[in-house]
Amino acid sequence: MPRLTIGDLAKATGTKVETIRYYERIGLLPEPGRTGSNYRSYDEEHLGRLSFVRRARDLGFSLDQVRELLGLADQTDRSCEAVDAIARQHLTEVERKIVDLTALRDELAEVIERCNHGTVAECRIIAALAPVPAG
Amino acid sequence: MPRLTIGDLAKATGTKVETIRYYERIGLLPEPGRTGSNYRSYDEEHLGRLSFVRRARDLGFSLDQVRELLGLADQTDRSCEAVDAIARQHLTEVERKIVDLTALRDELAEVIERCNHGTVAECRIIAALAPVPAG
DNA sequence: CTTGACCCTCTAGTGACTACAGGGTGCATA
DNA sequence: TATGCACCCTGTAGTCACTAGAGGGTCAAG
Ligand SMILES: [Zn+2]
Ligand SMILES: [Zn+2]
Ligand SMILES: [Zn+2]
Ligand SMILES: [Zn+2]
Repeated sequence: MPRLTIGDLAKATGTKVETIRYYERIGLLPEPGRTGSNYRSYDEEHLGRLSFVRRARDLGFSLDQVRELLGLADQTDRSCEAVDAIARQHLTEVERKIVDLTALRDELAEVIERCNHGTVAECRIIAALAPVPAG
Repeated sequence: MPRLTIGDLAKATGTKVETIRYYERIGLLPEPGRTGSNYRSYDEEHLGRLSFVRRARDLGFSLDQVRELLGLADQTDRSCEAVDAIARQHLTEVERKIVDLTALRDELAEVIERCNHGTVAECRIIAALAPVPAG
């Protein structure tokens, strides 16, 4: 069972060293052992846990959600209902964001479309932002 | 020309009082005059400027972009090229975000789909997060 | 024996607010 | 006149998920 430095762990998971220390500080990762010179010393289990965190983060889960998911993942013989619930809730949030951003994109595109590249005074983009344009 | 309190301005623009003070603090809004009892006192021009800021924020522009847009909006006889550039760049960012979120949504939906509601040990959602699931 | 890459802790910065704490002001009402 | 309440003030600290830096210690190679 090979021991890993924080740098090894960072490389293996595509995480910055500072981020790993941050995860430890907020209690998302367990405190690892230390070498004689006070270096953090990790094993395969730490690697697995950090990979889990990173994968969940890549899927857009918040750190609080990740924390819950980690806790649930350890209780292997319970029903996965709670896991489902977290994932579905997150999916709903993502879908809502897409709807919002799409509406935003359409509005932005429309505003930009109307610009006829004259002076700022005539600019429809500025007009779209200014309330009750003088006149 | 009626004078407005910060609360009036907040109500008129749908902004929180604290946010207006924050905008003033970071130099996005000019410091207004004060009454004898040191209350901020605004006029129609302040109202217009804050409305501009809020509208631009609603369209997703960053405060730095809003600052630039405000600066440009005052130079009425210049070409609106720079305004266009900011708006188009923002549109591009929004479009990229939509693409990213859509990919994320698909991946999430796929992961959730595969769950067959058993124990955590069997859960495909957890499996999708865990690296090299034991076995 | 020095260079450079790594490691350590602690603090502060990011964006765009938001939420107090601890006070002052202005107006209506009992 | 007192008192309550809504509003205003300043200043600081918290949010989220990191990221960057200061100021130092450790280790292997040349
Ligand atoms: Zn144009
Ligand atoms: Zn234009
Ligand atoms: Zn399920
Ligand atoms: Zn499941």
